[in-house]
Amino acid sequence: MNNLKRQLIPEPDSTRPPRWLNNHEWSAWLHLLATFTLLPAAIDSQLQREAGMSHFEFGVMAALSRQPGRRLQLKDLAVVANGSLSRLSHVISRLERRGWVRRVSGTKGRATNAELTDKGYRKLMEAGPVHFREVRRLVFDVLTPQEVKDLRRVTGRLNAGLIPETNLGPLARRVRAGALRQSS
Amino acid sequence: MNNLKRQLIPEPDSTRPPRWLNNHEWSAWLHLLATFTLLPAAIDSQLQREAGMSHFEFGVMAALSRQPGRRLQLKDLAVVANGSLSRLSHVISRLERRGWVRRVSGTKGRATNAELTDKGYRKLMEAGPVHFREVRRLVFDVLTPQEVKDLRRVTGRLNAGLIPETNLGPLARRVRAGALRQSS
DNA sequence: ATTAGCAACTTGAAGCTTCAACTTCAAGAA
DNA sequence: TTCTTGAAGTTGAAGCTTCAAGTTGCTAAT
Repeated sequence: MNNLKRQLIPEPDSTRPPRWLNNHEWSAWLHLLATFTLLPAAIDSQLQREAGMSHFEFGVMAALSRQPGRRLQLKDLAVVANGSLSRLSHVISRLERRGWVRRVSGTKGRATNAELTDKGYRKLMEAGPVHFREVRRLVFDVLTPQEVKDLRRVTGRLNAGLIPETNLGPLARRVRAGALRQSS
Repeated sequence: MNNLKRQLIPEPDSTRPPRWLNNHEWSAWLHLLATFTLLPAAIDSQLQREAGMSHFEFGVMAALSRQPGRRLQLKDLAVVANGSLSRLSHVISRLERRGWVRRVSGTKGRATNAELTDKGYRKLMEAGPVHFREVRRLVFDVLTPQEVKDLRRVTGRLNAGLIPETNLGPLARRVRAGALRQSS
């Protein structure tokens, strides 16, 4: 299976560049890289084909569907969806055009809320099973329960490092900080 | 830490949509999702800022640098880089414009090889340490050796399922099959 | 010796994301 | 009050990726 990599990326020698990581790390990194390239691509394209939406759009709508009133302020939605405010703004515009979400301007400050419409909700309910069947097939069916636990642990550790410093647009740091403060 | 998620995504009740996955899976999925959204974004933006190239471009050049003659046919490069041929073709054009790679038409069939130039090699040598310092900081410094092993195992399993069926452009399946055949 | 079919690209358009700049609103300082 | 600052969004342009539709060069039938 990994003969491919072995053949196409031969061991370095004096005339070739150094490896920058030790063997264990290098191997883990190659695998991780492949996973986070291939998995999102697979999920995205399936959802696009069978439900006509991207995975990010799905995530946004799913997050809304779980909120009371099916609405949430954009800055919070950005945090939940792991995206920048700018990206979100564009996405909400697209979803609005399709009639799945509408903007409702909030009361305080410049707040804008995104609200899932009934049409959007129906669409989401239709897409959900399709999507999660695929997630199950690609992820949970191939892993043992122990591996799922390991996965959760390791990704949890990684996120703990990533979240506090990720710059999802210049605002995210403050946003995350604020959201954490009010929720603790 | 996860209070955030807990607050912003409350438990479902009768009026809210079902969860589609069980608790363990759901939690693992949320974490995995965050990781493969945040980690590539972090890596990409750092590499872009400090070396003026995307992570994908880095990967392509790094793969070339390890080949004899620092060159490789595009279809094989596509496999190594986990990208579609089309994407690769565009990327190679960009890298050519910057003088880091050149196209060399191969001998058989319609083969085209990409070859890393000296300038590209120097650039890569400059970017490598910068990049891998960040990888180490974000990934390997936060994980224990055991967790690195787990990560490698789990991603290995996932890839085994993903690789054979991933449709990286309509050609990838055949490409992968071919590449595997000739290397086994 | 044609011709059909496939493999390996290339290309242009459409769609998404990022980036930087700009607008608006709310508070607090002066 | 007026000024300043910062938070929350919006927007347009630039850059990348994907998708579909070409090319072009083998190879295997007929």
